[in-house]
Amino acid sequence: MAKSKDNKKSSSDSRVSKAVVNRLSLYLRELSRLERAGIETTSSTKLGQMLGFSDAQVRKDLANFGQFGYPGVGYRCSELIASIRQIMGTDQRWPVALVGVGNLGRALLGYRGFSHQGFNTVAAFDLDAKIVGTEIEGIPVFNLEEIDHIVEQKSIQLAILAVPATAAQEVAERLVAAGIRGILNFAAVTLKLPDHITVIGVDLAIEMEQLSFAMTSRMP
Amino acid sequence: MAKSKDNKKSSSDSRVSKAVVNRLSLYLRELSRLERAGIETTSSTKLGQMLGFSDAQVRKDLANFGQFGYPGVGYRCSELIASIRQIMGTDQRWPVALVGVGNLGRALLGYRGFSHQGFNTVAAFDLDAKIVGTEIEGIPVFNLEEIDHIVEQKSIQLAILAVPATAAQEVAERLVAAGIRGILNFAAVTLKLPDHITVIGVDLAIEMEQLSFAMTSRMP
DNA sequence: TAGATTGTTAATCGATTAACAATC
DNA sequence: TAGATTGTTAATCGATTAACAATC
Repeated sequence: MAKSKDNKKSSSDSRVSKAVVNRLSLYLRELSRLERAGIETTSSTKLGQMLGFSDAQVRKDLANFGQFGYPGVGYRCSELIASIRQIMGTDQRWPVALVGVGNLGRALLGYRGFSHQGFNTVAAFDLDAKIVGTEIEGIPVFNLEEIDHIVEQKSIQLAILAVPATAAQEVAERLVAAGIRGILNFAAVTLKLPDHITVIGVDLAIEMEQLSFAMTSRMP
Repeated sequence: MAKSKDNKKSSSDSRVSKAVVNRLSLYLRELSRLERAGIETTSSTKLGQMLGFSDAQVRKDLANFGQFGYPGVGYRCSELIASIRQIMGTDQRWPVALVGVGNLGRALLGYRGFSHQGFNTVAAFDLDAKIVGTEIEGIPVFNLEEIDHIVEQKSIQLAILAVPATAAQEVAERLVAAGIRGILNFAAVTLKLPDHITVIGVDLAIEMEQLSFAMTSRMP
Protein backbone atom coordinates (compact mmCIF):
# COMPACT_ATOMS: atom_id res chain seq x y z
CA MET A 1 0.00 0.00 0.00
CA ALA A 2 1.08 3.57 -0.56
CA LYS A 3 2.81 5.24 2.40
CA SER A 4 2.32 4.16 5.97
CA LYS A 5 0.77 7.46 6.99
CA ASP A 6 -2.32 7.22 4.79
CA ASN A 7 -3.85 10.45 6.01
CA LYS A 8 -5.63 11.22 2.80
CA LYS A 9 -7.30 14.54 3.02
CA SER A 10 -10.98 13.92 3.63
CA SER A 11 -12.77 14.11 0.32
CA SER A 12 -14.96 16.99 1.43
CA ASP A 13 -12.37 19.39 2.91
CA SER A 14 -10.58 20.11 -0.35
CA ARG A 15 -12.24 22.81 -2.40
CA VAL A 16 -10.64 21.74 -5.62
CA SER A 17 -11.06 23.48 -8.97
CA LYS A 18 -12.91 22.12 -11.96
CA ALA A 19 -9.64 22.04 -13.89
CA VAL A 20 -8.02 19.73 -11.36
CA VAL A 21 -10.90 17.26 -11.50
CA ASN A 22 -10.80 17.28 -15.26
CA ARG A 23 -7.10 16.49 -15.29
CA LEU A 24 -7.69 13.70 -12.80
CA SER A 25 -10.01 12.11 -15.34
CA LEU A 26 -7.32 12.44 -18.00
CA TYR A 27 -4.74 10.82 -15.73
CA LEU A 28 -7.18 7.98 -15.17
CA ARG A 29 -7.70 7.55 -18.90
CA GLU A 30 -3.95 7.36 -19.59
CA LEU A 31 -3.30 5.08 -16.63
CA SER A 32 -5.96 2.68 -17.89
CA ARG A 33 -4.30 2.67 -21.26
CA LEU A 34 -0.92 1.90 -19.68
CA GLU A 35 -2.41 -0.87 -17.59
CA ARG A 36 -4.07 -2.42 -20.64
CA ALA A 37 -0.66 -2.29 -22.32
CA GLY A 38 0.79 -4.26 -19.41
CA ILE A 39 2.83 -1.37 -17.99
CA GLU A 40 2.91 -1.56 -14.19
CA THR A 41 4.65 1.61 -13.15
CA THR A 42 4.82 5.22 -14.34
CA SER A 43 5.93 8.64 -13.11
CA SER A 44 4.62 12.18 -12.92
CA THR A 45 7.01 13.13 -15.72
CA LYS A 46 5.79 10.42 -18.07
CA LEU A 47 2.14 10.96 -17.23
CA GLY A 48 2.53 14.68 -17.77
CA GLN A 49 4.30 14.19 -21.08
CA MET A 50 1.51 12.03 -22.46
CA LEU A 51 -0.99 14.78 -21.76
CA GLY A 52 1.05 17.94 -22.18
CA PHE A 53 1.26 18.86 -18.50
CA SER A 54 4.31 19.47 -16.31
CA ASP A 55 5.46 16.83 -13.85
CA ALA A 56 4.91 19.30 -11.03
CA GLN A 57 1.30 19.74 -12.04
CA VAL A 58 0.62 16.02 -11.96
CA ARG A 59 2.08 15.71 -8.47
CA LYS A 60 0.31 18.83 -7.23
CA ASP A 61 -3.05 17.65 -8.53
CA LEU A 62 -2.70 14.32 -6.78
CA ALA A 63 -1.43 16.00 -3.60
CA ASN A 64 -4.90 17.51 -3.21
CA PHE A 65 -6.17 14.09 -2.25
CA GLY A 66 -3.33 12.25 -0.53
CA GLN A 67 -0.07 10.46 -1.20
CA PHE A 68 -0.16 7.82 -3.89
CA GLY A 69 3.39 7.43 -5.13
CA TYR A 70 6.72 5.96 -4.10
CA PRO A 71 9.72 8.33 -4.02
CA GLY A 72 12.39 7.07 -6.36
CA VAL A 73 9.93 4.69 -8.01
CA GLY A 74 6.86 6.52 -9.27
CA TYR A 75 3.27 5.31 -9.26
CA ARG A 76 1.90 1.78 -9.58
CA CYS A 77 -0.69 2.09 -12.35
CA SER A 78 -3.24 -0.27 -10.84
CA GLU A 79 -3.00 1.37 -7.42
CA LEU A 80 -3.29 4.90 -8.76
CA ILE A 81 -6.23 3.88 -10.93
CA ALA A 82 -8.02 2.51 -7.89
CA SER A 83 -7.24 5.67 -5.90
CA ILE A 84 -8.43 8.06 -8.58
CA ARG A 85 -11.58 6.00 -9.12
CA GLN A 86 -12.29 6.32 -5.45
CA ILE A 87 -11.70 10.08 -5.54
CA MET A 88 -13.95 10.48 -8.57
CA GLY A 89 -16.65 8.25 -7.14
CA THR A 90 -16.44 5.85 -10.07
CA ASP A 91 -15.47 2.94 -7.86
CA GLN A 92 -19.23 2.55 -7.51
CA ARG A 93 -21.93 2.21 -10.17
CA TRP A 94 -24.18 5.17 -10.91
CA PRO A 95 -27.62 4.53 -12.36
CA VAL A 96 -28.38 7.23 -14.92
CA ALA A 97 -31.58 8.52 -16.53
CA LEU A 98 -31.50 9.69 -20.13
CA VAL A 99 -34.12 12.29 -20.93
CA GLY A 100 -35.00 13.06 -24.53
CA VAL A 101 -34.74 10.16 -26.96
CA GLY A 102 -34.19 12.08 -30.17
CA ASN A 103 -31.29 11.76 -32.53
CA LEU A 104 -28.61 12.48 -29.96
CA GLY A 105 -30.35 10.70 -27.09
CA ARG A 106 -30.59 7.54 -29.12
CA ALA A 107 -26.89 7.67 -29.93
CA LEU A 108 -26.09 8.14 -26.26
CA LEU A 109 -28.24 5.13 -25.36
CA GLY A 110 -26.07 3.08 -27.68
CA TYR A 111 -22.82 4.56 -26.42
CA ARG A 112 -20.78 1.83 -24.76
CA GLY A 113 -18.16 4.15 -23.29
CA PHE A 114 -20.16 5.07 -20.19
CA SER A 115 -20.52 1.65 -18.61
CA HIS A 116 -16.76 1.13 -18.41
CA GLN A 117 -16.52 4.18 -16.22
CA GLY A 118 -19.23 3.03 -13.85
CA PHE A 119 -22.32 4.61 -15.39
CA ASN A 120 -25.42 2.57 -16.18
CA THR A 121 -28.22 4.11 -18.16
CA VAL A 122 -31.17 2.36 -16.57
CA ALA A 123 -34.13 4.38 -17.87
CA ALA A 124 -34.93 6.71 -20.76
CA PHE A 125 -37.72 9.29 -20.88
CA ASP A 126 -39.58 10.96 -23.71
CA LEU A 127 -43.01 12.27 -24.61
CA ASP A 128 -43.34 10.58 -28.00
CA ALA A 129 -46.08 7.95 -27.71
CA LYS A 130 -44.46 6.00 -30.54
CA ILE A 131 -41.45 5.06 -28.42
CA VAL A 132 -42.77 5.22 -24.85
CA GLY A 133 -43.17 1.66 -23.65
CA THR A 134 -40.53 0.27 -25.98
CA GLU A 135 -36.92 -0.64 -25.27
CA ILE A 136 -34.01 0.97 -27.10
CA GLU A 137 -30.63 -0.70 -26.81
CA GLY A 138 -32.17 -2.74 -24.04
CA ILE A 139 -33.16 0.33 -22.05
CA PRO A 140 -36.86 0.91 -21.27
CA VAL A 141 -38.38 4.19 -22.47
CA PHE A 142 -40.88 5.76 -20.08
CA ASN A 143 -43.23 8.69 -20.38
CA LEU A 144 -41.72 11.76 -18.76
CA GLU A 145 -44.73 11.78 -16.42
CA GLU A 146 -43.29 8.72 -14.74
CA ILE A 147 -40.02 10.37 -13.84
CA ASP A 148 -40.67 10.86 -10.11
CA HIS A 149 -41.74 7.30 -9.70
CA ILE A 150 -38.86 5.73 -11.61
CA VAL A 151 -36.14 7.99 -10.21
CA GLU A 152 -37.15 7.03 -6.72
CA GLN A 153 -37.62 3.38 -7.51
CA LYS A 154 -34.21 3.07 -9.15
CA SER A 155 -32.39 5.51 -6.82
CA ILE A 156 -31.24 7.63 -9.75
CA GLN A 157 -29.21 10.75 -8.96
CA LEU A 158 -27.77 11.57 -12.39
CA ALA A 159 -29.48 12.50 -15.64
CA ILE A 160 -28.40 13.15 -19.20
CA LEU A 161 -30.54 15.89 -20.70
CA ALA A 162 -30.85 15.64 -24.49
CA VAL A 163 -34.10 17.48 -25.18
CA PRO A 164 -34.54 20.49 -27.52
CA ALA A 165 -33.18 23.75 -26.10
CA THR A 166 -36.68 25.21 -25.90
CA ALA A 167 -37.80 22.49 -23.49
CA ALA A 168 -34.61 22.14 -21.47
CA GLN A 169 -35.31 24.53 -18.59
CA GLU A 170 -38.75 23.13 -17.93
CA VAL A 171 -37.66 19.51 -18.14
CA ALA A 172 -34.63 20.22 -15.94
CA GLU A 173 -36.92 21.59 -13.25
CA ARG A 174 -38.94 18.41 -13.36
CA LEU A 175 -35.77 16.37 -13.00
CA VAL A 176 -34.78 18.36 -9.94
CA ALA A 177 -38.28 17.97 -8.48
CA ALA A 178 -37.94 14.23 -9.04
CA GLY A 179 -34.75 14.14 -6.98
CA ILE A 180 -32.01 14.32 -9.59
CA ARG A 181 -28.84 16.00 -8.24
CA GLY A 182 -26.54 16.10 -11.27
CA ILE A 183 -27.28 16.86 -14.93
CA LEU A 184 -25.20 16.47 -18.07
CA ASN A 185 -26.86 19.09 -20.24
CA PHE A 186 -26.61 18.81 -24.02
CA ALA A 187 -29.13 21.58 -24.67
CA ALA A 188 -27.69 24.91 -25.80
CA VAL A 189 -29.05 26.92 -22.88
CA THR A 190 -27.82 27.91 -19.45
CA LEU A 191 -30.04 26.16 -16.92
CA LYS A 192 -31.19 28.15 -13.90
CA LEU A 193 -31.36 25.62 -11.10
CA PRO A 194 -30.83 25.58 -7.32
CA ASP A 195 -27.20 25.79 -6.17
CA HIS A 196 -27.08 22.27 -4.83
CA ILE A 197 -27.66 20.86 -8.32
CA THR A 198 -24.54 20.18 -10.38
CA VAL A 199 -24.81 20.92 -14.08
CA ILE A 200 -22.15 20.07 -16.64
CA GLY A 201 -22.91 21.65 -19.98
CA VAL A 202 -21.80 20.13 -23.28
CA ASP A 203 -22.58 22.41 -26.21
CA LEU A 204 -21.24 20.95 -29.43
CA ALA A 205 -21.69 24.20 -31.34
CA ILE A 206 -19.54 25.96 -28.75
CA GLU A 207 -16.81 23.36 -29.11
CA MET A 208 -16.84 23.89 -32.87
CA GLU A 209 -16.54 27.63 -32.27
CA GLN A 210 -13.36 27.03 -30.29
CA LEU A 211 -12.00 25.42 -33.44
CA SER A 212 -13.01 28.20 -35.77
CA PHE A 213 -11.53 30.74 -33.37
CA ALA A 214 -8.24 28.86 -33.46
CA MET A 215 -8.34 28.76 -37.27
CA THR A 216 -9.14 32.45 -37.41
CA SER A 217 -6.63 33.76 -34.86
CA ARG A 218 -3.62 31.68 -35.82
CA MET A 219 -3.89 32.58 -39.45
CA PRO A 220 -1.15 30.87 -41.44
CA MET B 1 -21.04 52.03 -34.71
CA ALA B 2 -19.17 51.42 -31.47
CA LYS B 3 -16.63 54.09 -30.54
CA SER B 4 -15.02 56.39 -33.03
CA LYS B 5 -11.54 55.05 -32.38
CA ASP B 6 -12.12 51.52 -33.57
CA ASN B 7 -8.58 50.35 -32.96
CA LYS B 8 -9.55 46.76 -32.27
CA LYS B 9 -6.54 44.77 -31.27
CA SER B 10 -5.52 42.75 -34.28
CA SER B 11 -6.93 39.27 -33.92
CA SER B 12 -3.51 37.67 -33.93
CA ASP B 13 -1.63 39.77 -31.36
CA SER B 14 -3.75 38.72 -28.39
CA ARG B 15 -2.66 35.44 -26.85
CA VAL B 16 -5.94 34.78 -25.17
CA SER B 17 -6.72 31.81 -22.92
CA LYS B 18 -9.03 28.94 -23.74
CA ALA B 19 -11.30 30.03 -20.89
CA VAL B 20 -11.82 33.48 -22.40
CA VAL B 21 -12.79 32.05 -25.79
CA ASN B 22 -15.21 29.66 -24.14
CA ARG B 23 -16.90 32.49 -22.26
CA LEU B 24 -17.11 34.49 -25.49
CA SER B 25 -19.17 31.63 -26.95
CA LEU B 26 -21.44 31.73 -23.92
CA TYR B 27 -21.91 35.49 -24.26
CA LEU B 28 -22.82 34.92 -27.87
CA ARG B 29 -25.36 32.27 -26.95
CA GLU B 30 -27.06 34.53 -24.38
CA LEU B 31 -26.99 37.55 -26.68
CA SER B 32 -28.68 35.53 -29.40
CA ARG B 33 -31.36 34.53 -26.94
CA LEU B 34 -31.90 38.16 -25.94
CA GLU B 35 -32.08 39.24 -29.56
CA ARG B 36 -34.61 36.54 -30.36
CA ALA B 37 -36.63 37.82 -27.40
CA GLY B 38 -36.59 41.29 -28.94
CA ILE B 39 -34.27 42.85 -26.36
CA GLU B 40 -32.01 45.41 -28.00
CA THR B 41 -29.60 46.41 -25.26
CA THR B 42 -27.87 44.74 -22.33
CA SER B 43 -25.00 45.37 -19.91
CA SER B 44 -21.98 43.55 -18.54
CA THR B 45 -23.81 43.16 -15.24
CA LYS B 46 -26.87 41.54 -16.79
CA LEU B 47 -24.86 39.35 -19.13
CA GLY B 48 -22.69 38.21 -16.24
CA GLN B 49 -25.68 37.47 -14.06
CA MET B 50 -27.24 35.21 -16.68
CA LEU B 51 -24.10 33.10 -16.78
CA GLY B 52 -22.74 33.38 -13.27
CA PHE B 53 -19.80 35.66 -14.06
CA SER B 54 -18.88 39.06 -12.64
CA ASP B 55 -19.54 42.22 -14.63
CA ALA B 56 -15.82 42.97 -14.55
CA GLN B 57 -15.08 39.63 -16.14
CA VAL B 58 -17.45 40.25 -19.03
CA ARG B 59 -15.87 43.64 -19.75
CA LYS B 60 -12.33 42.30 -19.36
CA ASP B 61 -12.98 39.42 -21.74
CA LEU B 62 -14.34 41.74 -24.40
CA ALA B 63 -11.50 44.22 -23.82
CA ASN B 64 -9.14 41.60 -25.23
CA PHE B 65 -10.56 42.29 -28.65
CA GLY B 66 -11.64 45.93 -28.75
CA GLN B 67 -14.29 48.32 -27.54
CA PHE B 68 -17.85 47.25 -28.17
CA GLY B 69 -19.98 49.08 -25.62
CA TYR B 70 -21.38 52.52 -24.88
CA PRO B 71 -20.53 54.01 -21.46
CA GLY B 72 -23.74 54.74 -19.58
CA VAL B 73 -25.75 52.61 -22.01
CA GLY B 74 -24.33 49.12 -22.28
CA TYR B 75 -24.09 46.91 -25.37
CA ARG B 76 -26.37 46.73 -28.39
CA CYS B 77 -27.15 43.03 -28.70
CA SER B 78 -27.09 42.86 -32.48
CA GLU B 79 -23.81 44.78 -32.70
CA LEU B 80 -22.09 42.71 -30.04
CA ILE B 81 -23.31 39.52 -31.69
CA ALA B 82 -21.79 40.61 -34.97
CA SER B 83 -18.52 41.55 -33.26
CA ILE B 84 -18.19 38.27 -31.35
CA ARG B 85 -19.03 36.30 -34.48
CA GLN B 86 -16.24 38.08 -36.26
CA ILE B 87 -13.82 37.37 -33.41
CA MET B 88 -14.79 33.70 -33.32
CA GLY B 89 -14.65 33.36 -37.09
CA THR B 90 -18.27 32.29 -37.29
CA ASP B 91 -19.21 35.24 -39.47
CA GLN B 92 -18.12 32.93 -42.27
CA ARG B 93 -19.23 29.39 -43.13
CA TRP B 94 -16.94 26.48 -42.34
CA PRO B 95 -17.27 23.28 -44.36
CA VAL B 96 -16.77 20.32 -42.02
CA ALA B 97 -15.92 16.65 -42.57
CA LEU B 98 -17.42 14.04 -40.28
CA VAL B 99 -15.29 10.93 -39.94
CA GLY B 100 -16.79 7.75 -38.51
CA VAL B 101 -20.47 7.19 -39.24
CA GLY B 102 -21.34 4.95 -36.32
CA ASN B 103 -23.95 5.55 -33.69
CA LEU B 104 -22.62 8.91 -32.57
CA GLY B 105 -21.49 10.04 -36.02
CA ARG B 106 -24.96 9.46 -37.39
CA ALA B 107 -26.52 11.53 -34.60
CA LEU B 108 -24.07 14.33 -35.30
CA LEU B 109 -24.96 14.25 -39.00
CA GLY B 110 -28.56 14.88 -38.00
CA TYR B 111 -27.70 17.56 -35.48
CA ARG B 112 -29.18 20.86 -36.62
CA GLY B 113 -27.39 23.01 -34.04
CA PHE B 114 -24.17 23.35 -36.02
CA SER B 115 -25.46 25.09 -39.11
CA HIS B 116 -26.84 28.02 -37.11
CA GLN B 117 -23.33 28.72 -35.88
CA GLY B 118 -21.83 28.67 -39.34
CA PHE B 119 -20.76 25.03 -39.66
CA ASN B 120 -21.76 22.91 -42.62
CA THR B 121 -21.09 19.22 -42.61
CA VAL B 122 -20.42 18.66 -46.29
CA ALA B 123 -18.93 15.15 -46.34
CA ALA B 124 -18.88 12.05 -44.16
CA PHE B 125 -16.29 9.27 -44.22
CA ASP B 126 -16.37 5.65 -43.16
CA LEU B 127 -14.96 2.27 -44.12
CA ASP B 128 -18.23 0.32 -44.02
CA ALA B 129 -19.07 -0.69 -47.61
CA LYS B 130 -22.76 -0.82 -46.67
CA ILE B 131 -22.97 2.95 -46.23
CA VAL B 132 -20.18 4.28 -48.44
CA GLY B 133 -21.79 5.80 -51.51
CA THR B 134 -25.07 6.54 -49.75
CA GLU B 135 -26.34 9.81 -48.33
CA ILE B 136 -27.27 10.22 -44.67
CA GLU B 137 -29.28 13.28 -43.71
CA GLY B 138 -28.48 14.56 -47.16
CA ILE B 139 -24.74 14.28 -46.64
CA PRO B 140 -22.72 12.00 -48.94
CA VAL B 141 -20.71 9.22 -47.29
CA PHE B 142 -17.31 8.55 -48.85
CA ASN B 143 -14.72 5.88 -48.34
CA LEU B 144 -11.98 7.12 -46.04
CA GLU B 145 -9.55 6.51 -48.92
CA GLU B 146 -11.07 9.49 -50.69
CA ILE B 147 -10.33 11.91 -47.89
CA ASP B 148 -7.41 13.73 -49.54
CA HIS B 149 -9.34 14.25 -52.70
CA ILE B 150 -12.54 15.50 -51.07
CA VAL B 151 -10.87 17.68 -48.45
CA GLU B 152 -9.02 19.50 -51.15
CA GLN B 153 -11.96 19.71 -53.50
CA LYS B 154 -14.27 21.13 -50.85
CA SER B 155 -11.61 23.22 -49.05
CA ILE B 156 -12.32 21.54 -45.73
CA GLN B 157 -10.22 22.59 -42.74
CA LEU B 158 -12.27 21.16 -39.87
CA ALA B 159 -13.17 17.58 -39.02
CA ILE B 160 -15.32 15.85 -36.43
CA LEU B 161 -13.69 12.59 -35.42
CA ALA B 162 -16.19 9.98 -34.22
CA VAL B 163 -14.35 6.71 -34.81
CA PRO B 164 -13.60 4.04 -32.18
CA ALA B 165 -10.81 4.98 -29.77
CA THR B 166 -8.58 2.24 -31.14
CA ALA B 167 -8.63 3.78 -34.63
CA ALA B 168 -8.54 7.44 -33.65
CA GLN B 169 -4.80 8.14 -33.73
CA GLU B 170 -4.31 6.52 -37.13
CA VAL B 171 -7.34 8.19 -38.67
CA ALA B 172 -6.35 11.55 -37.19
CA GLU B 173 -2.96 11.29 -38.87
CA ARG B 174 -4.69 10.70 -42.19
CA LEU B 175 -6.84 13.75 -41.63
CA VAL B 176 -3.77 15.86 -40.97
CA ALA B 177 -2.07 14.45 -44.06
CA ALA B 178 -5.16 15.40 -46.05
CA GLY B 179 -4.87 19.01 -44.91
CA ILE B 180 -7.26 19.19 -41.96
CA ARG B 181 -6.16 21.83 -39.40
CA GLY B 182 -8.73 21.47 -36.61
CA ILE B 183 -10.31 18.35 -35.09
CA LEU B 184 -13.22 17.90 -32.72
CA ASN B 185 -12.26 14.57 -31.18
CA PHE B 186 -14.95 12.38 -29.62
CA ALA B 187 -12.64 9.39 -29.19
CA ALA B 188 -11.46 8.74 -25.64
CA VAL B 189 -7.76 9.09 -26.41
CA THR B 190 -5.22 11.91 -26.40
CA LEU B 191 -4.18 12.47 -29.99
CA LYS B 192 -0.49 13.04 -30.69
CA LEU B 193 -0.43 15.47 -33.60
CA PRO B 194 1.80 18.31 -34.84
CA ASP B 195 1.58 21.56 -32.87
CA HIS B 196 -0.09 23.52 -35.63
CA ILE B 197 -3.14 21.23 -35.47
CA THR B 198 -5.89 22.31 -33.06
CA VAL B 199 -7.64 19.51 -31.24
CA ILE B 200 -10.68 19.97 -29.02
CA GLY B 201 -11.50 16.80 -27.11
CA VAL B 202 -14.99 15.89 -26.01
CA ASP B 203 -15.03 12.79 -23.83
CA LEU B 204 -18.51 12.07 -22.58
CA ALA B 205 -17.32 9.60 -19.98
CA ILE B 206 -15.07 12.29 -18.53
CA GLU B 207 -17.96 14.72 -18.33
CA MET B 208 -19.97 12.12 -16.45
CA GLU B 209 -17.06 11.65 -14.07
CA GLN B 210 -17.17 15.34 -13.26
CA LEU B 211 -20.72 14.74 -12.13
CA SER B 212 -19.94 11.71 -10.00
CA PHE B 213 -17.07 13.60 -8.40
CA ALA B 214 -19.44 16.40 -7.47
CA MET B 215 -21.91 13.90 -6.04
CA THR B 216 -19.16 12.20 -4.07
CA SER B 217 -17.37 15.25 -2.69
CA ARG B 218 -20.36 17.36 -1.71
CA MET B 219 -21.97 14.58 0.22
CA PRO B 220 -25.26 15.73 1.71
C1' DT C 1 25.95 3.61 -3.29
C1' DA C 2 24.15 6.60 -7.24
C1' DG C 3 20.12 7.69 -9.70
C1' DA C 4 15.36 8.46 -9.81
C1' DT C 5 11.35 10.36 -8.20
C1' DT C 6 8.19 11.66 -4.74
C1' DG C 7 5.61 15.26 -1.76
C1' DT C 8 5.85 19.90 -0.42
C1' DT C 9 7.25 24.70 0.24
C1' DA C 10 8.43 29.01 -1.87
C1' DA C 11 8.54 31.81 -6.12
C1' DT C 12 6.34 33.07 -10.29
C1' DC C 13 2.97 33.73 -13.26
C1' DG C 14 -1.67 34.60 -14.91
C1' DA C 15 -6.51 35.46 -14.18
C1' DT C 16 -10.13 37.65 -11.62
C1' DT C 17 -11.95 41.40 -9.06
C1' DA C 18 -12.22 46.09 -7.31
C1' DA C 19 -12.17 50.72 -8.16
C1' DC C 20 -12.78 54.80 -10.71
C1' DA C 21 -12.31 58.49 -14.26
C1' DA C 22 -14.53 59.12 -18.61
C1' DT C 23 -18.75 59.17 -20.99
C1' DC C 24 -23.44 59.14 -22.42
C1' DT D 1 -28.21 67.37 -14.43
C1' DA D 2 -28.12 62.65 -12.02
C1' DG D 3 -27.74 57.88 -12.86
C1' DA D 4 -25.84 54.24 -15.37
C1' DT D 5 -22.27 51.88 -17.37
C1' DT D 6 -18.18 51.51 -20.00
C1' DG D 7 -12.95 50.60 -20.56
C1' DT D 8 -8.89 50.32 -17.99
C1' DT D 9 -5.51 50.41 -14.25
C1' DA D 10 -4.12 48.63 -9.86
C1' DA D 11 -4.89 45.15 -6.19
C1' DT D 12 -6.01 40.55 -5.07
C1' DC D 13 -6.42 36.04 -5.55
C1' DG D 14 -5.46 31.43 -7.25
C1' DA D 15 -2.95 28.24 -10.09
C1' DT D 16 1.33 26.71 -12.07
C1' DT D 17 6.16 26.02 -11.87
C1' DA D 18 10.69 25.63 -9.72
C1' DA D 19 13.42 23.81 -6.34
C1' DC D 20 14.84 20.55 -3.05
C1' DA D 21 15.03 17.53 1.12
C1' DA D 22 13.37 12.96 1.93
C1' DT D 23 13.09 8.43 0.26
C1' DC D 24 13.59 4.19 -2.18
